[in-house]
Formats: sequence, structure tokens, C-alpha cells
Amino acid sequence: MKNRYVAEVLYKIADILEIKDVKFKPNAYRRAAQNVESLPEDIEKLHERNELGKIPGVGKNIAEKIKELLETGSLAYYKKLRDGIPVNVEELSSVEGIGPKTIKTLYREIGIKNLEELEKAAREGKIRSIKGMGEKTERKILDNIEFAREGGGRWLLGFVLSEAISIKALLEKKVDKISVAGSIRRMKETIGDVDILVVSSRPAEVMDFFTGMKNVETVLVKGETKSSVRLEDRIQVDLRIVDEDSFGSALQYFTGSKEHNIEVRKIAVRKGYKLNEYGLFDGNGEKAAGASEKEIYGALGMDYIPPELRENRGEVEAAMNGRLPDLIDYRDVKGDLQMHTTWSDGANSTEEMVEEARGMGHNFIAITDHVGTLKIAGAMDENKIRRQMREVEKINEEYDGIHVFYGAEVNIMKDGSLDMGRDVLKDVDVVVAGIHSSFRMQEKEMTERVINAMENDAVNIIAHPTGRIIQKREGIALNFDRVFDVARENNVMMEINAQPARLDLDDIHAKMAIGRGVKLSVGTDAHDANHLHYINLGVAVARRAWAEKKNVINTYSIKKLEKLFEK
DNA sequence: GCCGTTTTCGGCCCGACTGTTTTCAGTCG
Repeated sequence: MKNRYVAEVLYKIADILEIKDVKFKPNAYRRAAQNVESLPEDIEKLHERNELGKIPGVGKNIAEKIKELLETGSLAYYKKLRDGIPVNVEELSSVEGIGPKTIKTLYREIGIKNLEELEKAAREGKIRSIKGMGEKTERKILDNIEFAREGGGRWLLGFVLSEAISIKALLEKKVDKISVAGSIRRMKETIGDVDILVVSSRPAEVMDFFTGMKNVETVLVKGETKSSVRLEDRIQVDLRIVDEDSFGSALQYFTGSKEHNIEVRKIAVRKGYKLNEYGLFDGNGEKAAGASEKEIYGALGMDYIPPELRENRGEVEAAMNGRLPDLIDYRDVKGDLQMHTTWSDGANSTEEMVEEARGMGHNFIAITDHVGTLKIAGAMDENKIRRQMREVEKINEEYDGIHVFYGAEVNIMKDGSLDMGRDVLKDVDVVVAGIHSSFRMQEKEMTERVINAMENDAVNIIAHPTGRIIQKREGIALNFDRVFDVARENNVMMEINAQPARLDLDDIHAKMAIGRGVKLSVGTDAHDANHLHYINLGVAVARRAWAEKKNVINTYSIKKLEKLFEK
């Protein structure tokens, strides 16, 4: 699948055009790139059907370019642009405060082409010699290069969420109203910074308190309505103060995404309004809405759009036509379908997992310890499996209010066979199969491998289907259309693994799976009782994939699941 | 380069903060 690759080339073209000061084209390329990136199917399929032009934002010219890119593997137009500006735009613009205009100036004035040269020039005091730049700019560049090197500035949602909640608790007493906004509210898999929105009658005091919190390392910006700080653990937190009657419009605005907001504002303009963070205003400058998000979407003729959908992936149009999905709710999930205990590589006993899950209100869980050959993960042999089965039977007799499915996580070998025999697996309630090695096979081979596993009638769920680790490991190469078709035909579920660094399937692939009639299974893959609380991260992915209750088997009754797992 | 409930040309989201400027350009979200 080349969606991601095509989108990247389009984004890079946009960057170079922007440096060349070309008007409007950069945005056209970005819009096209964004829509390619979030396409619910393989772009090569669209190309085969000659339907590239049907992608929003892709007209005749960009369609031609995508065609060339897919057919020849390169794009003459992009090559020519890149050769004209021999500058590593991506690298340079990763430094906060460096945008296209600055990159152009730096190149024109002192020939800077990459991060290394920028750092050298800043250290040697050459930046300040450029008109419009001074000592402060130079200092800031050096600081931000260091920051960019340290971690790229994006954090896993699973880790930032708790930080955001504790800051919110700290501020809560000082303000009249508060909400977390930004990508955290949209439950995006990685978070650039924490956005917090408050209403307060004493803004100056709140700003002083915020910038003076004891875990603040640096105050980046401090103003009357907006302040930004970097915490000791390097996470950036932005705080905005707004008026009560603008809280809804501000929340809408600061929740984003940027692309969603642009789309919504275009609708506003078309209907004769102006939308900004202070409210929705009509042609006479009269405020038409602002106190709540519902009010604003309503005034624009849209259904309320849940934050997780606000990515400009068709939600604005759907909201206009009353065709938004009836999203699965966090409370609809009644159980967790992947976890480990001390029987393999988990930290807690089966009882401890059951008790934690029951405390969370789960009706069922599946214990899915490793079995087979994966010795590094404590995989069990048949003998041990039989003993654990008896333990689970006993637990089911002892515990009320929760049912434990006896599961197993088997390994999918290079040829797609499983590392545990059918005579054992037939006695296991739910079999979760995953790839744990040989991640780098070619797409065709890899697709056959996964399909082989799914055609094994012991298999119920494919665990972490792409094997990606966010910011560390690319997912495996798969023909997703084929994989999802075979999954549906064989009644195999695709997992949304809720580990913070996995979230696999991701939102885009999960949406694709739903589109092809595949059911999803959320599993925390908990190796510790505390990990069971990651379940909401998985549900968030499902929501971002437009999933309804019926698409996610964790919402099913125990009876219905038993039947589903029997095949 | 794309697009259309001001359609085939003329538009293309909007405001705060910073650093460098004497009135604004650039960046960010």
C-alpha cells in the first residue's frame, strides 16, 4: 500500500512550493496529501479503476502526478523542484520557529541547507548578521535544535493523558471552567502538546499560577490570553483563557484538528458567517453562537461532531447530511480480549487480573497467555496449557459477575502456520494469532502469510495486525484489501491493540476494515493489571475509525461471543 | 492547483504572540 508514500511526496512538494513563495498551490497539494493519507482504501486500487480524480482535492494535474508516481516509482516534477532548492526542508522545519520564509532567507543569505549547517551558523553567531534576525532568534534556534534532537516533540497519548489530567486537577480549583482541548481531546495516537482551556475572572492570576507551577522548566510564551510552558519532562503545555460566552467556540477551535477547522470555517463563510475562537458571527457582526460546541455546529446546519472524528476525513460533509455514524461509546465496551498473566510473561496472577477487570466493571475478559515456541515471552507447552485451563475453569466457578474466556496467543510462523497444534487449540475458547518475528517480508509473501493464518479455522483474532511500534517500527507490508476480505470470509476479527505504543490497527486501517465488513476486537495486551486501563485508548481508535457498537465485538454479550468464537 | 447554494473565473480560515521592527512579517495552532 502506497497511500502514505504518495502523501509524503505531495507534502514535500507543498513545502518546496511554499519556500518558492508560490501562492495557493502549497495548500492545494497539502489538501490532496491529507486526503490521500486518510483514504479508506489502497490508492493503487483507485488508480486501477482510474478514479484518482475522485479523491477530494485531487484534480487533473495532481492525479497525473500520482499516476506517474505509482507507475514509475518517481516523479519528474518533484525531482526538478527538489534539485532547484537543495535544502533539507523537512529537517529544518522540524525546528520550532523555522518556517518556509526563514528557510528561504537562511539559504539565500548564508547558504544553509540542513540542520547541521544551521547549528554551526548559530553557534558562530552568523544568524544575527541577517536582516530581521537578532541574538534572541539565534539563541532560540539553538535551544529548539536541541529539543528537536531530544525526541522530536511528539508523545504517546497513553503517557500524556495522565499528565494532562493531573494538570487539569491542579488548575481546576483556580478557574471557573476548564477543559482539555487539542489532540488529546481528539484522542490522537501521538500528542505534540497539551492544550488546556479555561474561563476565569482573574486571568492574570491564573497565568502567573500556571507559569509558576513547580514542574515548569521554561516559560515559552506568556500573554494575557495565551501562555505556553515546557515542563521538566519536556512536555509542552498551552493554556488559553477565554470568556464564558466564547467557551464553546474556543473549545471547538482549540480542539481542532486544524484541517477540520478550516473545513468548518469554509462552511461558515459560505453561509455568510465568520467563525473564530470568539464565536460564530453573522454578516452584521452579531454573535450567532459561541457558548457551546453543539450550538455552533447546529447554527451551521451540522450534527454535533465528536472530537475523535474531527480530522477532516469526511465528517463535515457527513454532519451536514445527517450521516455521522452512531459512534461506539467508551461505556459500551464490556470486556477486554487480550491479556497476559504470570503463566507466561505477565506480572500478575490470573486472579489479580480478574479482580482488576471486575473492579473496572468488565463482564468478561480473555486470558491470552503466550503458547508455543515464543520462549522469550514465556510461551507454554501443551502440558502447561492444560493446567492453566483447569485454573480458569475453577476461577469461573468461583467468581461472580465476570466470565473468563480461556484464550491463547499463538505465533504466526514465516509460512503462516501456527506454532501450536489444532488438537490443543480446539479446546481453547479464543485463539489470538500474531506475528512476532520476520517483520520485513515483501508485501506479497507477507499477505500470504497472514491469510494462511486466518484460513486456519482455529484462529479467531489477528493480534496487532501490522506489528508497528509508534515512532519505532514501521508496520509490516500488507495488501489490506485482501487481508480484510479473507478475514470477513473466515469470520476472523482484527484486533485494535490498546498498548500506547501499538494502537494497532490504527484509525485509518480500522476504518478500512469496517468498510470491508470486518469486525474489530479491542485488547489491552495487558502484561500488568494496571495496563487493563488502556482499554479506552483502544476504544478511542475505534471511535476515530468511525466504528459503531456493532463493529466492535467487545460490546457483545458473553453468549454472542461464545457463538462467534466457535465459528 | 482545486473548486462551485455568489460555478468555469476568482477566490482560497483566522487570530495571538514574538522579535524585530517604528508598523509588521513570520510562525504557530
